Amino acid sequence: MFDLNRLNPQQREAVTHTDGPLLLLAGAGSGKTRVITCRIVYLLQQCGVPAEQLLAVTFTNKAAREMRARVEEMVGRRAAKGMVIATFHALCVRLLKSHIERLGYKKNFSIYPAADQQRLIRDLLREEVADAGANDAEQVLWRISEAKNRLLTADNYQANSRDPLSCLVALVYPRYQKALKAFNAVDFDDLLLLGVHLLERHPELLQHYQQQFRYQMVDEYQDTNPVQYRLLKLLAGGHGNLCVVGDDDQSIYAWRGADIANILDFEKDFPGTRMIKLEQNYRSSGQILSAANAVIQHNRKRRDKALWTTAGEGSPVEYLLAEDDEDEARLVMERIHVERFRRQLNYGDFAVLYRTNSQSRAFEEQLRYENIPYVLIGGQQFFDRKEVKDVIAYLRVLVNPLDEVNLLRILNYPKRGIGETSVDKIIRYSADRSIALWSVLKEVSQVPELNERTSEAVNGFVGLLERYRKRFQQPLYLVETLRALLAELKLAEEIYRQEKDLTAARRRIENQDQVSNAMSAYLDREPQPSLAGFLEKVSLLDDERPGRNDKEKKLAADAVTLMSLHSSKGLEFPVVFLVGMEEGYLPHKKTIDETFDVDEERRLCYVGMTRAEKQLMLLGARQRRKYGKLEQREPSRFLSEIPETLLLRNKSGGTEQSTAEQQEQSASQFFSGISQLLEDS
DNA sequence: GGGTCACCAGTTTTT
DNA sequence: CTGGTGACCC
Repeated sequence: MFDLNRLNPQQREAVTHTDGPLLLLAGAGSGKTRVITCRIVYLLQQCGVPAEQLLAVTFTNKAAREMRARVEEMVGRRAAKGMVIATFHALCVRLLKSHIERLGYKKNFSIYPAADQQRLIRDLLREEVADAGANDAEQVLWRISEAKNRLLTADNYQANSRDPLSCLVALVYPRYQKALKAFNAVDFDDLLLLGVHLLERHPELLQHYQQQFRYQMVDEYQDTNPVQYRLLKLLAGGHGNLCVVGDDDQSIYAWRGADIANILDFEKDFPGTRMIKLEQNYRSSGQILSAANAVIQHNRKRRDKALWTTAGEGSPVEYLLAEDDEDEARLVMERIHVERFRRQLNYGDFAVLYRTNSQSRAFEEQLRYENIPYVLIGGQQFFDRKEVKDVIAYLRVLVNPLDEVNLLRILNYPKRGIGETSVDKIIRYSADRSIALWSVLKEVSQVPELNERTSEAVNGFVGLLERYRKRFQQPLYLVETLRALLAELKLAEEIYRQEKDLTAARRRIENQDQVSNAMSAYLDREPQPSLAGFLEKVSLLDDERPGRNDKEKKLAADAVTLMSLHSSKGLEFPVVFLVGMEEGYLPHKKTIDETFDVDEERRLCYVGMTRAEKQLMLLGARQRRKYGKLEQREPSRFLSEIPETLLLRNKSGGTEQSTAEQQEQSASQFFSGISQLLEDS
């Protein structure tokens, strides 16, 4: 149970407003998660809504997990059972698992991650343009994704004759979609788009889900794109019991299709909306909030609101101007030492936030030099690593033999004597006759021009897969079967052969073992496990891989956090260093040049500032090494948007370089003084 | 099939 | 300056 009286008036109103559309404008640190979970508990306990009728949608698995955990904490596991808390993508996978056959796919469809998509597009592109590179594929893919996010199907895509890339897209998009279907595969954007198609084309399904999910909630609503919006509009149609929570000031994903208009125009889209603003902040001290408010108020198109706190003024926001990037990192280290001692803090209480990941380098070097533990968030994802993808590719083909991208990936890996020319012949045979590649492999003796040895190798490969497909039917022995497969494939030996660096080789083998560990964790958690189920979790990145629980990990490691401003959304730290406060970085030059969207950069700055609880330090450099040459830098315009009274400008960093400069400065003052004297006399 | 070299581009990221 | 890609050669 929970006590309504422990909520502030706005929070209480949000929790008890149950029916009809509700827009919650939840400022940074306003206790948003608490309100959502309390509202769920209120619906369950006070209104007696059955758990199965509750739907909560988030953007990340982490958010979904946390929300479920907090609800379970309050009402118990049993009472929360049946409630659907999922990401947009996971929700759509659920819909598609049951009904995708109505759209012409099979139940065991594969979900293609970006790398697989790109590979497929690159191959298709090469059929059109001989010298198409990986870069072109990436751009085409980007456009296709953009189109899908805007509900534009391959049939409806219109090329713009003035835009050569769009012409290429118009050519490749339909072929790409056809290939995916032939491979019984969908990409991430399809999950949402097909989900929408399903509901649009099958009114009885739509009605079923509208009735099932009688109360719906969406977190981070400012990040929704047009497909997601359509999906919500469909699902909430009828009863309109949709509660969206978000903050237009924290909309920082326009570049991947998020439409801020969704939150700005919510009342128009859902007549009868009740709007509640949560402006009381429970995170940051007064001066930090005032400075952040001052910056964000320079945005024109926004819901008027301002965060306030009863926590007191706290420490002033500081601005430290460093000489160069190295000096910037040194200044941060210096302050970490000072504040850690002064405030009795741990390393884990500090975060360094930057606009681009490449900015992390100087800080990593300095932290290593000073022997300070740190965690770097971002960078290569576990399931993006080649050796991991190899293992996953086997599993995908075992579940869905039509998955050609992955079939080709493993056909001759590890090497089993099926060379490139043989593969080409097999592919041509398959394409000419429109027979699935897998079927060709099963009847490989039909393919002419293949020598005995190659045919035997193919038969061995097919036999291996069929053997393991059977073994993987036993859900209780998934891990054992996977280990046996890895052993039989001798992947470790293959890695040792390829990788000269012994440590690197061991690490890659370790990564492969982690797949079995992830599977084992999945088995522990899942009441009805299956290989397909495991792959689904992997595809949605909803995995249990070691190091996933970053909160625990961070506590154990007690390390300074380094991450991009984008990744920092939703987090908080006692002390935040917002670095690279320079024109070109924040706001980023590319954004200004290409989309002119300074407002989004300002929101990014705002997100960074509002991560800080006790102390916020803004840093920038006078000059910076970029692409090998030294560049003069200008302070960010956002700095001048903070009133002088709220910004403590800290001129001298106290490092050797700035001291040297000070000496130089006083020396020149001395000489000018002397010459003045001489002139006077 | 693997290794080397030249060339090019260089924000942000989840699912 | 880096890292990634593709062409070319052994």
